[in-house]
Amino acid sequence: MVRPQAASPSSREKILEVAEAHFARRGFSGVGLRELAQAAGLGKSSLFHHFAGKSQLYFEVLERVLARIQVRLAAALARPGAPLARLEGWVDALVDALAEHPASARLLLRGLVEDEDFPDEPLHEAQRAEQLLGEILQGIHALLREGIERGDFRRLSVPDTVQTLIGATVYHFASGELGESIMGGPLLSSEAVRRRKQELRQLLHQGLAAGAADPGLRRG
Amino acid sequence: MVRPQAASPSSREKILEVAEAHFARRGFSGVGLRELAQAAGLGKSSLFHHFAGKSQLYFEVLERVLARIQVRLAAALARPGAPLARLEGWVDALVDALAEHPASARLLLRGLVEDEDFPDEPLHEAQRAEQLLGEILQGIHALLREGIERGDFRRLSVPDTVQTLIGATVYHFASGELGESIMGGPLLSSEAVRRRKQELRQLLHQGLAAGAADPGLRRG
DNA sequence: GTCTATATCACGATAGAC
DNA sequence: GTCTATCGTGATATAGAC
Repeated sequence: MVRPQAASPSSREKILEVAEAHFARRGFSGVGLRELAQAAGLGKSSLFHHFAGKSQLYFEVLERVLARIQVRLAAALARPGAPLARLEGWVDALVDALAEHPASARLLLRGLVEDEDFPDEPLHEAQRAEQLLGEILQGIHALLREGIERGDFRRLSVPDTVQTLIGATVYHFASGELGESIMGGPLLSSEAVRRRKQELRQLLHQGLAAGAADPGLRRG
Repeated sequence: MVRPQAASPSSREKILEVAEAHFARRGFSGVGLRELAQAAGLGKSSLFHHFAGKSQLYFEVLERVLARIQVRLAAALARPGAPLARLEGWVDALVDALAEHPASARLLLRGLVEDEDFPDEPLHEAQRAEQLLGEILQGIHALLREGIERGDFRRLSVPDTVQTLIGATVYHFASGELGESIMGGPLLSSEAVRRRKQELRQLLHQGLAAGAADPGLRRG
């Protein structure tokens, strides 16, 4: 790998930066390389010097976002504590990661749900992105199972709960204009982010706890 | 207005039908009118006899989906009962609506998050779709507020809870391959749908209820 | 109402000068 | 590494025969 340079971003990094924003807003097929190059301050053909094609650029963007998030989530899971506390740390870390980089949530929601047929055969970048996603999912999956086995959580459906967690975080921060209309204000202000974390914490604390159905199994 | 004809679907209805599936899978910019016409069993130019253009067709599809859902949700809200019971009925109705028509959730998720710049000025179909969405949101908003005022729900943030409900339903059924990978099976089997409803019911029953111990305000 | 052209334009990608 | 010029294709949309 060539050394990172913090001072002035290379063209390559500039392209990745603007591509992230554009793909997040318009999706893969909605973005033209022409506008993308223009936004990066380059001619259209210069993109092909840095990336093999549109698909490769797209997956490299996706990989960057997933890597950024995976690091934070793994760190949150590695902290000591009971499953519920670690789950709340995991959610907080995910919310922070999504809120900090406004394009992330939309890009993820698109990338995960989208169903383009990419012309080229399995790109290396796509495989790496899928691997990162797998690590994220495996981590939260294991945590939920641990919480159930310890009796801290009720006997919830782990996959359903994972889906609910994704929806409550990724969808929320990807919801754009609709979300702001529902919330009656910005999604990304520090106050809105703080309130979101607090609301999720309460919902999960009450909603996942082992309750009347499993009396006596609660532990401190 | 010309009256609908139930017997054999008109070309117009056939187009709407296949357009719904295509737009759901590929998004607005990902769908070409050529493939769309072919899937409907028509020549490409025939589409323009029934619809003014691609944008109008898209919004008419969106409007149909929203109308279908809005009717069910309004009916669920109109049933008598306590707020929690009516909320559970609302969620069940939404899940049923999304599960019954597989393209709906994806189309909605795209339509709500997507941010295309549609060339034409405010289309009538787009305004109608927005109005239906507004009615849906207003209904669930009022229900949550009523539950809080009656003391059935804790003092939750109504907008945050609306967002969570959307994420837990629309995202889930829009999650496609990723969702099936997480769930370890189909999203739309009657068993999966039943379990999803049951899980959401438990989460909301415990998570929104008033009177539980306060989880404590951690700083952050 | 459906069709066969066709117009016009943007797309991704390439070639090659500098 | 960036540029201009261009290729080939497919996009939306239109014109007009039947």
